[in-house]
Amino acid sequence: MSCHEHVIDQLRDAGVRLTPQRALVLDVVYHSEGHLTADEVYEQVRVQSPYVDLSTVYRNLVFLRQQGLIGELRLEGQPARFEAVRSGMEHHHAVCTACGCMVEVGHCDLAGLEATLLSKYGFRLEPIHLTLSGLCQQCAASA
Amino acid sequence: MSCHEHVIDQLRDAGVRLTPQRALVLDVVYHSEGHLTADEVYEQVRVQSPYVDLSTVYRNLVFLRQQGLIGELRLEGQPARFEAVRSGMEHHHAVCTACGCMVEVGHCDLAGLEATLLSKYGFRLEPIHLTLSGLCQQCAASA
DNA sequence: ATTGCAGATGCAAATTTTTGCAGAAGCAAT
DNA sequence: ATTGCTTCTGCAAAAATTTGCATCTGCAAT
Repeated sequence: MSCHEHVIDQLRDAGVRLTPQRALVLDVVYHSEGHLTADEVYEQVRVQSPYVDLSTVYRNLVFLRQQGLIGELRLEGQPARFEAVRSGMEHHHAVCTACGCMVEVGHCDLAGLEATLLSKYGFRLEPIHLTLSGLCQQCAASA
Repeated sequence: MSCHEHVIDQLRDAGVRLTPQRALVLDVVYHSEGHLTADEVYEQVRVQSPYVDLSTVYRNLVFLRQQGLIGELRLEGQPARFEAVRSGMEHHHAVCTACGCMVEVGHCDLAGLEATLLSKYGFRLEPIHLTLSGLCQQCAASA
């Protein structure tokens, strides 16, 4: 039916219900290259199924984020954005507070933190998307 | 005037205007032990100065967060909460996705990540508050 | 195929957060 | 003390996100 049966299987295995609305939201996010706002997802969903409600889209975005299937990106001064989390390519974003540019940071770069959290606090970090703040190379240089 | 002149000095040095409203918001957050929602800050502020607007509180919370003077905590299913960032005690929160409990994680625990970001991407991580997700020791054990 | 029920949806309304704009006020220079 | 420039504020309205509730539906068991 679509190009991500594995994801759907993952949901089934988790014992969650696969409704058409949920599948659509998943589809839209996974077929998009960029980072979509909730409203953009909503519009895309409605192209295919005009009676889906915006609140359903929001609920599913929250749900899929909790499942680790999509990442939520919070940039300064704009609504939240969502993107697919493709297995093996989990990543986070480092955003420059000066120029707003973004760097993708592999989840593997957090391996050290993951180990520290586990040994020091017994806490198992999950690969849920993070938005890190700081200065990019250029802005740091010119400061 | 208050117990955090150093913070106020920090603002002055940054060349920003110190309005009574801004000082009040800072005061309220710094005098509170817990994590306040924007609305709670607003109520506290209005005790001392009844004509301050909620939007001003929001604008100052955003501003102070950008300055790294307060931390913003986003917990599942509740409005954002804010807390003072006390120098030398910068920390983040690791939240259990199963039971909702929270662990404080020192910013120093991110030293490794900080180094990786710098060497690999030239990115200078700032000690802006993060909300990490995962499983606490107990929930991980019983899973 | 039918049934039972936990979980999902649509709708309407509430809550939370952000924004536009005109007037007010901090602060550096005079 | 006054001036000028720029930023900040209050107000009103919009936008973004969440919630309550009655109904509906996926899916596991029969």
